[in-house]
Amino acid sequence: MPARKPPAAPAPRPAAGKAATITDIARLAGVSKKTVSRIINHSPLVRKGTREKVQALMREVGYAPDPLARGLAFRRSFLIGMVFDNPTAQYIVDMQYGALDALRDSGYELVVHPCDTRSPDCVDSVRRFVQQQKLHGVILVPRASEGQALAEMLTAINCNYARIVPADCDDQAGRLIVTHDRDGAAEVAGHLLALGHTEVALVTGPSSARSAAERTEGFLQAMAAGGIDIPASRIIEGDYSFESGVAAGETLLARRRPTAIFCSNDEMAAGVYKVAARARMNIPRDLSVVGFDDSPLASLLWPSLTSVRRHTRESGRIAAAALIRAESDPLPVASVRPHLIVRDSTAEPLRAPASA
Amino acid sequence: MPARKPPAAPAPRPAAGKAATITDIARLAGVSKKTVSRIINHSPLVRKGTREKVQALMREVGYAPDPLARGLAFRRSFLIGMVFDNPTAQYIVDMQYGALDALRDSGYELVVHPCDTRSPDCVDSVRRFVQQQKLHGVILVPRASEGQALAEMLTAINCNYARIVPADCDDQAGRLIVTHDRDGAAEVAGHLLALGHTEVALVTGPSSARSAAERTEGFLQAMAAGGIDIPASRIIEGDYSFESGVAAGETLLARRRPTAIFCSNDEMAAGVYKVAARARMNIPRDLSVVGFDDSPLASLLWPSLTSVRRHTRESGRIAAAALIRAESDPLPVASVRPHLIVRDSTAEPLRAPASA
DNA sequence: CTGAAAGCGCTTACAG
DNA sequence: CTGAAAGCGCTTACAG
Repeated sequence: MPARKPPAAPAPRPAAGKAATITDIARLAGVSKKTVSRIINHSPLVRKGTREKVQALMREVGYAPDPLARGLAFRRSFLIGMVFDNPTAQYIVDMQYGALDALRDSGYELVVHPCDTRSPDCVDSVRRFVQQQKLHGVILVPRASEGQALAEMLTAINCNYARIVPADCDDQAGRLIVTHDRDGAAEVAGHLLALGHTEVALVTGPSSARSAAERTEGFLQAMAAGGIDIPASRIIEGDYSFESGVAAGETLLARRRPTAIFCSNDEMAAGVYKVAARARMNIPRDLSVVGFDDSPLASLLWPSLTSVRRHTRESGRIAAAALIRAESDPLPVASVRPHLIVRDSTAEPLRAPASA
Repeated sequence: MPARKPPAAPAPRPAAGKAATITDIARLAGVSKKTVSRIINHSPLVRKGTREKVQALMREVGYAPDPLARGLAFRRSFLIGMVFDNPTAQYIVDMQYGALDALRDSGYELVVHPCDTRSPDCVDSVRRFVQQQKLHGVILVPRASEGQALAEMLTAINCNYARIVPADCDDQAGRLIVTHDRDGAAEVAGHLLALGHTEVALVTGPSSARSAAERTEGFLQAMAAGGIDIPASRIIEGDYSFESGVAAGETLLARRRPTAIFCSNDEMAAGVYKVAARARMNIPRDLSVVGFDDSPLASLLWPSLTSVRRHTRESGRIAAAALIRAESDPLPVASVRPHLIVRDSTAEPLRAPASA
């Protein structure tokens, strides 16, 4: 190499205001852009000494590759989309925090995309979102994860995705994070059986929701296994809303009263609380109530609500981690199991069982 | 132009699988890429006929410009960041929905970024986020919007931002969306005065939060204007948590009891509810309670809670809209005013005033 | 009003 | 293990 003039300034660093680019790093390190690129992308085809020298330089300069330029060259962005369909606020936020746990310092960012699954152009809307932004991957949150339409569309356009689902389902293309809602409901049944309840009622979620079906089946089967068959008159379909909990509570408490009511989510349990309060019933003495979600509400109600905790943040973390790991990763399905949190809304029944 | 071979296929459309690019559109329309670019960017320097022809073609082909390529060329992405610091879940979600309302079909997307304002590297973390992603703009949500550190950093790196703030503050560089928490608290005072309450207590938020200070001042000033000076013993500082509401309720109801308690958010009001229930007090007969936020909780509690509605979604919408509009827009500050929702937790005091 | 050239900061495909 | 050339899909700066 021909001798250069001794530099007056301490080497040609990138200009003050502007961020360093791969060209700056290459020049400063005395290697080609391609070598720097290999290091950015963790290619093994770089000598150790070269790698370490360049990495030290990148750290010193505070270099970070431009995701826009990388995305353009890769034909794929560094964005993970989260698609959800209006569940409760706490659930969405927990899921976001979980995904962000996995994405932190990874160079990926989380883009949120609510949608209305019932709307006919939901699939088209998500497709446009994914294709236009060239998303790296998509997390499908219940209830957007239910039904196969979105998953099939994502498969068709070759987009990675992870689905949080209440129960295992058929999916050849995406990752599944199964939350086993059925097990949580069965645990509720076990708790009520252990307390000695025989006069038990159930407020379900909307039959269109897979989670609702799972909770219903898990609960009824476990009760039946414990020798209690719940009559149809004590099974009321709600829609996960507070109001539907109120309505169900009014119906159930107007008849021969059960000693315990399992509500398929906390909001509906709050509705039952309201009816019980108006009827001057004491929870848990006159009535045991159980919810599902372990939302903040569960601790805020009085008495505090026995409920099923879902580990939502953990589900979100696993989903996001699966999307940013190597595609050849060998874990198509993960399990996150719920568990019962016993609080003050459940106790032994006061009244003797009506039969026997 | 020299004669071309008659095309066997109906013109050289972009290949089946791949999305059309600006080059395809230019070729198909018989104009230069630059002209298409002008149309994408709404430049007036295009003849109307040309514009309409090209727009029709873009629609027909389903062309949408690649945000990665545009971002690289513009040195700025089409992403709006939302920075928040752990307020309640419903508040975050409402804010996100609001921002998304404004961003829908705009080509911009929303990237969420929680941060811990108390952490010393919060500012650095947000700076890295903004610079690495070359964000188009940032929405600062309370409490991340309080304090000048983040705003000053964003100004320094020349990043557009909009701040949702509880009260007007000094800010030369960003947009302000002022929620006037003070007015909401004053309205609560007016409501309690109108009902005839004179024995009134206040549970404040943490003194470090601007929203808490605003609500406290608004409430105390309006009560004073109505002739009621609240003694210091009836002003308890909470931290917006349920537990702090319980603690405040226990303190307040152990002394000479007030006939009304204004809690600076709904969660703390739920804490007071719990204490009242344990003490077998009837709300609102024995005690009126008012919250702030009008969260879903307000409707779920029994009796339903009188509270202040904040129009959070609207705030988020205005903030996002301000960021994607022309920079020369003449509206540095917008106002979103809260208003009181009267429900079942407030009534006239039962007892005669202690003093005449 | 319109366009040809160069460039944004990376990566792929190829060559050594 | 390393690099020079071409390209990803746009825009800027310049010229007409």
